[in-house]
Amino acid sequence: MRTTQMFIPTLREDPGEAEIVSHRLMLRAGMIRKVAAGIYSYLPLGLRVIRKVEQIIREEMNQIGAQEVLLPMLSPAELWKETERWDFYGKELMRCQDRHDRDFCLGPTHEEIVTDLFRREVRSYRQLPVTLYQIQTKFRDEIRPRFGLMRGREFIMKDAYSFDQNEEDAQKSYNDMYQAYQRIFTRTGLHFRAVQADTGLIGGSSSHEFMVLANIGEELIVFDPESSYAANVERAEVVTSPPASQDEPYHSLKKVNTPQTKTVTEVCQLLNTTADHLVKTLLYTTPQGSIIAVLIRGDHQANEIKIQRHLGIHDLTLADSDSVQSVTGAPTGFSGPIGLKNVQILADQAVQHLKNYIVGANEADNHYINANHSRDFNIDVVGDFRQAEAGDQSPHSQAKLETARGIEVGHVFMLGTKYSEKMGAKFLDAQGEEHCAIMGCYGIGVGRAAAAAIEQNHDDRGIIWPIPIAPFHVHLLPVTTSEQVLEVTQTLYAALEHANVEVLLDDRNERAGVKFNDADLIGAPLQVIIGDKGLKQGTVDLKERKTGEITKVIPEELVKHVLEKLS
RNA sequence: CGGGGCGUAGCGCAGCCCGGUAGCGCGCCUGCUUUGGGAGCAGGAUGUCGGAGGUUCGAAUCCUCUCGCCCCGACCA
Repeated sequence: MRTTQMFIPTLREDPGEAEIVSHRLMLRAGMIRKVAAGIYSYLPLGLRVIRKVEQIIREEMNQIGAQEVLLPMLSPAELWKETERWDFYGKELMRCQDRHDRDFCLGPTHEEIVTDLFRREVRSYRQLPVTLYQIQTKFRDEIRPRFGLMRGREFIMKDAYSFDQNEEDAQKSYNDMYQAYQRIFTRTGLHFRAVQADTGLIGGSSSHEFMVLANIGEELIVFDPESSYAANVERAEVVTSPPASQDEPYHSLKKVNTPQTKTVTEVCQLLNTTADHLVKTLLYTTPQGSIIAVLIRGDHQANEIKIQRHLGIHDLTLADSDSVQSVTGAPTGFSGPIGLKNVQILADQAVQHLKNYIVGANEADNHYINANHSRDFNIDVVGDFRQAEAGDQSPHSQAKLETARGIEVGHVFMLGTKYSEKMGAKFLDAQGEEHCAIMGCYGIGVGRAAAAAIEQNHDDRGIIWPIPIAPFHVHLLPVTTSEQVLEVTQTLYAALEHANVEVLLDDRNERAGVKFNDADLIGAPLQVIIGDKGLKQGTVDLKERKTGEITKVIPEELVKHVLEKLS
């Protein structure tokens, strides 16, 4: 392609709206433009990268026997009501109506559609297994879209769905997909890590996320430096070590005056103790309007996802101050489990091992010291309700867990029969008995993967594309305008195209500096600089974007050198 | 939804506090020169100052409302 014939509006300056590297560079390199918050147009250069990523995904999906389909973006409310996700998905679902006022939504994911397709067409175990995938625009009305393609309201996603006749086959489908994902992200040149994950709104039993490690990542993961264990903190299990000594006698409960102490830190300061001797009582409102209490050790953070999973609900919110006042009779900051009526009490497992701890007294400006469960109040449920953190004991070795930030570029779920049961997706086995298909679902954020690649591959001059997803392999830069330069440029351009190298020729009437800067910004892995200076010696410069290393080659051998470097 | 910030030429910004005929840099157009890391000279075009209402002789500037965008948080495959 020639630059003068391609729409590549590069920007000299950083757009004010972009905060993170990938967003900034995509805008500056003329790959994308914003239409509204979280909604972008893909320009020719950006689309080329997207197509490269898609192609890698297609090849690996086809390789494991998945078949490409294209499902509608617009889907009728009825299907979503069958699975109850019409209500459950909440505000994130982009809803609309047709001229007859029938409800529709723009698909945020396609379990309903694909399961409906399956139940209409598949009758026999002989038709299994089947895995379908598509690459398509998805819609999610995110509460806060941000960072360009990283979190959009409209974005391109590859989603796949597997249907199997038994657990064993389903596990194989899941594993095949897991392996395919490993190959896909390796081929796209990403440094990533597969971690255990929460199943969220999609639901299901087991799940892994593929995380690209990057500091701007929105996900926090914990990993064990000495084993392969890694998990999203949303999900990471916490193991409690048994208490060092059980001998400490129970002291008697005592109310102490603690004025002006709203936080754990303030209470500890006043009572001259540390946060691990305090138990905070968090009050939550359930979607049904009832209040539950969760007891967490003072130095720990509650993990609302774990609590929600235990309760089997989705919309858990911290109780507002009015609710706290009416349930405890005290302002926020003084809630405690003792004397709470008609409130289910959940306790993190760490609390179970504590003795003689501090809790709020449900009375303004007062706490209890030497509180003990079973004696002073009853815990209804003990469980793992806190957030894992760096320094926690690894569940799989003697090591301490460490944390890192990641960008979620892929997610695989074992769904089981969650959707096939609700929607009646059944088949007959060899004995003529009816079973629900066992499903898996698998997603990849295409644009997000491209953005993640930039986060991991750039310098202060611009993007440094990994070869497999580069929009062009070679950027041809004639830097002077002599006839000889133009002639050699034409010859090399034709020769590279003939060799199926994807080449961008900067044929603009610009000065060398402008061309160099744009080439570095756009980030093709190789640059070929053709100028009178070099041609006097009979050579052109072959420059690697990544290292800056320049090889002087004679024009006749350029194609050979390029092919070597690209292989 | 809570907190913070921002909407002025295609892009980046100044002007606003203290009201008086809208500016700078880059880009864009024309011509000449120049051409190995964002050229020089000369000439030129470009604005409902996000929108609506109000105060005022007069509003980019002050007041009210509203829309949009960005960041933090809550939230989220």
